[in-house]
Amino acid sequence: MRDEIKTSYDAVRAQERWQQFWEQDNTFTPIDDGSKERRYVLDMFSYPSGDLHMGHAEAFAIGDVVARYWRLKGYDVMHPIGWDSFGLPAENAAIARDSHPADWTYANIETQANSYKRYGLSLDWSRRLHTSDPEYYRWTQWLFLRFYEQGLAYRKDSFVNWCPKDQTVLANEQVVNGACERCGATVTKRKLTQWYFKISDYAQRLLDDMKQIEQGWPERVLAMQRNWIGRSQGAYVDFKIEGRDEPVTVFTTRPDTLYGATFFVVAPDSDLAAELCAPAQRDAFNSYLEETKKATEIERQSTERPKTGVFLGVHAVNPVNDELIPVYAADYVLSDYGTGAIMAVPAHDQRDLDFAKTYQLPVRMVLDTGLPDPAASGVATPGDGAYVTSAALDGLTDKTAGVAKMCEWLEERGLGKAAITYRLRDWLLSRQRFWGCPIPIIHCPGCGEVPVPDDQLPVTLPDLRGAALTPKGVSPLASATEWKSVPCPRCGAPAERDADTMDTFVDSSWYFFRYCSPGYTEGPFRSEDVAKWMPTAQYVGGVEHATMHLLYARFFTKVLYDLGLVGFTEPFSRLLNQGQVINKGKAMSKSLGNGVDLGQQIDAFGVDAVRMTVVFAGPPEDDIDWADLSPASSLRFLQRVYRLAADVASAPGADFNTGDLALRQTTHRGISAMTEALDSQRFNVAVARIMELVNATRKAIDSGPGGGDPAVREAAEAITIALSLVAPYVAEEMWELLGHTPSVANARWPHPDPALLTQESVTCVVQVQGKVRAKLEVTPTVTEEELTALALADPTVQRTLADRPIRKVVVRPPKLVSIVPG
RNA sequence: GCCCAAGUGGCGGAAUGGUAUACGCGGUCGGCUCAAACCCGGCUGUCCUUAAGGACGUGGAGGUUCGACUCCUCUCUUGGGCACCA
Repeated sequence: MRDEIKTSYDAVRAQERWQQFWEQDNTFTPIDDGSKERRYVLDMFSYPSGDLHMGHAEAFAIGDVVARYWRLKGYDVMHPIGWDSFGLPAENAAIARDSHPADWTYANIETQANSYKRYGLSLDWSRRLHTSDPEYYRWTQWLFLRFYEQGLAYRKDSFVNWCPKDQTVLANEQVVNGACERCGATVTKRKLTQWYFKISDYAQRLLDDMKQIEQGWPERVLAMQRNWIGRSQGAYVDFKIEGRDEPVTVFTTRPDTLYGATFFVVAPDSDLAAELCAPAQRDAFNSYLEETKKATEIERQSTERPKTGVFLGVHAVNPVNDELIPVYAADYVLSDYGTGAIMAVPAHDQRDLDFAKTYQLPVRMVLDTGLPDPAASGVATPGDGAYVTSAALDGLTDKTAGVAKMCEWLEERGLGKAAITYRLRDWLLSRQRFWGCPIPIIHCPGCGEVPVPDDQLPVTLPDLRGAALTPKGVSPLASATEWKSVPCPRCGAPAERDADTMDTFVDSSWYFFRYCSPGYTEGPFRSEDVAKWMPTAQYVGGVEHATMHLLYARFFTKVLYDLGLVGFTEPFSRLLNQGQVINKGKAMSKSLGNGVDLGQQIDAFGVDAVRMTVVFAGPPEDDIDWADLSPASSLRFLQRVYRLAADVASAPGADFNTGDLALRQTTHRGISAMTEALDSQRFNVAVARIMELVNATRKAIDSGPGGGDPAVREAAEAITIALSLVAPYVAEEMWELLGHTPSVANARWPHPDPALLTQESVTCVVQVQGKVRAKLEVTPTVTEEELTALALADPTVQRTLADRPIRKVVVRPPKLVSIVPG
C-alpha cells in the first residue's frame, strides 16, 4: 500500500516494457531515404572494461538528449553504438584466467550492451560494431596499407620505454613515476624498430583547419591541440664542426642572437653525439649516455634539475664570426625536437645560462634589454632590446627586425634559412601486444617490407591464450611460429609476418566512418554513405582525448580526404566535452572508496531519475559532484509529472484554442524557453523550464481551470514531449496515458505560437540613478510618453527624486524607465 | 614559465548590457494525520529598523554606461592542459 502511494508509476515495469517496444519497433533506426535532413549524433564509444559507470551515465545521457531533441525536431537522426574492443586489459585478464582475451572482451560487451539498452538510449543497434571483429580490423589493415603506400606509415629506430624485468616495451601511460606499473622496476630506454604514422606532415593542416571547427569545438580543446602541435618559427643555421665534412644544422627561434652563441650542444641520445665524440672523450660520453638513459621521465621533466652534460672534445664554428665554440652533449637538449642540436646563447636563454654557469662557459650579451647583465645576475634576458656587438644587427631594437635581418644574411651566404618546426612527433603505433590489430606487413629476407595484398586481408590473430600472452620482450605473436611463417607475397621465399599489433587509437580513428556503412564488404565504408551523414553534427565525449583520439581522428580524416575517399577535412562539426561525475569533491576511485555504482542507483531510483539527475545537475561541460545531487528528488519530481498526465481529463485532440488563456501563454512561453535552452546546449536550464511549466500546470489543475481544460492537456503534452529527452520511460507512459500511440519519440517538438508569447501586462522597472525604485504594471503597447508620465507620477519615485531637477530620462518601453536627476 | 577556463545565497546553479539569486537541494513554519512517513502550501542573501522603509551585495581595484554578474584594464584565487620544445 505504502509503495503505491510513494510510486505512482512502476519504473522497473516501464523500463522493461518500453525497452522491448523500442527494439521491436526499430524506433531509433534512421529512415535514411533522404526525405528528412540527416543528422549524425555520435558518442565516443566505450572500452569494454566492465559494466557502465557514472561517467558513461552522464556522457550518454547528454548525447541522448541531443539525439532525441533533433529527432523530435524532424531530423533523420543516426545515433550509433559500438565498442573499442582491442586493448591491454583484456590481455592481462586472459593471462590471469588462462583464457583468450576475446572471452573477457565479448562477455563485457554483452554486459554493457544490456546496460545501454536499459539506460533507455535512442541508439540504432543495426550499426553496432566492435573494433576487434575481423570484419572491422580487416579495414583497419586496409587503411594502414593505404597510409603505407603514401609513405605515411614507416618504420624507424627509436628509444622507447623498456621494463628490464618484464622484458617488454611500455606505453607512456604504463610508466608510473618512472617505474613499471606492473612490477615496479625502473623503466629505461631501449632502441627498437617501430612503426610510425607521419602525422607531423599534417601539423600545419591540423592547425589551419581549426578555422572550420572554431565555432563548434570548445576553445580549450583547440588550445590544447595548438599547444600540442607547438608550431614555432625561427631558422635553421649550419655550423661547421672540426673534422666533419658536412655542417651540422641547428634550429633556433632566435637567430638574431647568433653573435652571443658561446657553445654548442647536442642531444646525448642522438646518433650525432656518438659520431662527433672525440676518442679521448669516448668513455666519459658513454657513461653520461648510460646515466641519461636511466634517468626517469620524472627526473628528466623536472625544470629544477641541475644541468648536466659532457664535453665531446670537438669544436663547432660560429658561422657569423668564425669563432670556435666547444661542443657538449647534454640531456636538456632533446633528440627528437628540431635537429637534436642547438647553438647555446647563455646571455639570452635561461637553460643555456644555467649550463654555462655549471661548466664555466663564457656569457656574452648581444642584446641590451635594460636589465642587468645575465653574466652577473644569473638571469637570462630573452626579451627585445638593442643589439650590441652583432655587426649588421647593431642599431636594431626589436626582435622581429633582428630575426628577419639575420635570416636574410644567412640565406645570402647559404648558411641557413628561415624555418618552422613543430613539437608534434610522429605517432608511434607499434605495440608488442597480442590483443590488437595485426600490422599487415611481411618481412622478406630478399624483398624487405612487403605489404599483405588487399585480397588476403584480414590478417587474423592466431589462437593464443593464457600464459602464451605473457610479455617476453617481443610481441606474443612472434612466438606463434606457424602463424608467423608465410611465403613472401612478392617472391614466394619463406618470410615472416610483422609480429606487432597497432595502437588501439588506430582502431578508434575511423570507427565513425564505419557506422555510415555497416557491414559493407567492399571497403571500410561507402563514400556516398559518408557524404550523406558526415561531418558528424554532434560528437560527445571526455576532454581526456583532446590531444590523442581527437587529434588522430582529425589526422585520419585529412588523409582520407587526400586519398579521395571523403569529401571533407574535419570529421566533427560540433564537440561537447561533458564533465566528470565526482563524489565528495574527488574523482571516484577504489582507493578512496567513494565510488557510486550506476547499477545500484538505477535499482534504487530508476533510469529516468538517474538520467534526470545528471542532466539537471549543472552545465554539461562542468564536473558534477554526486554528493550535491539528489536522485530521490528527481524521482519525486517524475512522479509529480506523471500524476499531471493522469489528471488530464479532456480527450486527445481537444481544441487547445478553447483552453484557459493564461495557462496557454505560460505553456508557449515555456516551450519557447526550453527550445532556446536546448539549442544552446544548456540542458540543465531546459530541465528547469520543464519544472516551471509543471508547477504552473499543477496549479491550473488544483486551483485554476481544472484538469478538464484543454489548456491543461496542451501543457501536459508539451511537458511529456520535452521530458522524453531526459526521462524517456516516464514520458512513454505519460504519452500513452494521454491517449496517444507510442512512441513519444515520433511526436513533433511543439512550436510556440507567437500570438501566445505576448502578455497583456508586463512589469516595468523604474530606476533612479540606476537603482530600482518602483515597478509598474503596464500594457506591452504602452508608449514612451505614457510610461514616462506614469514613472514620474509614482510616489516612491517622487520621494526619491525629492526636489532635484531631472537631467535625463531613458525609456525602453515597456520594460524600463531610467531617471537621472541633475 | 607558457596556454585555457572558472569565481554569484548554506549548497548545485539561473540571468539577449535593463527587476541579481530562476529551477532544484537543504533549512524553517504551517496544512493533512491520533501520530509519523508520504504529499501539499508559505517563508528562506547580509545588515540596520518596532514598523514602514532603507543600506549593502555576483573574488578584489579601477573604467565605460542612464544602467555592469555581463563590456574594457589591472589584480587575486581555484581548477585544467603543456612544459629543459632551443
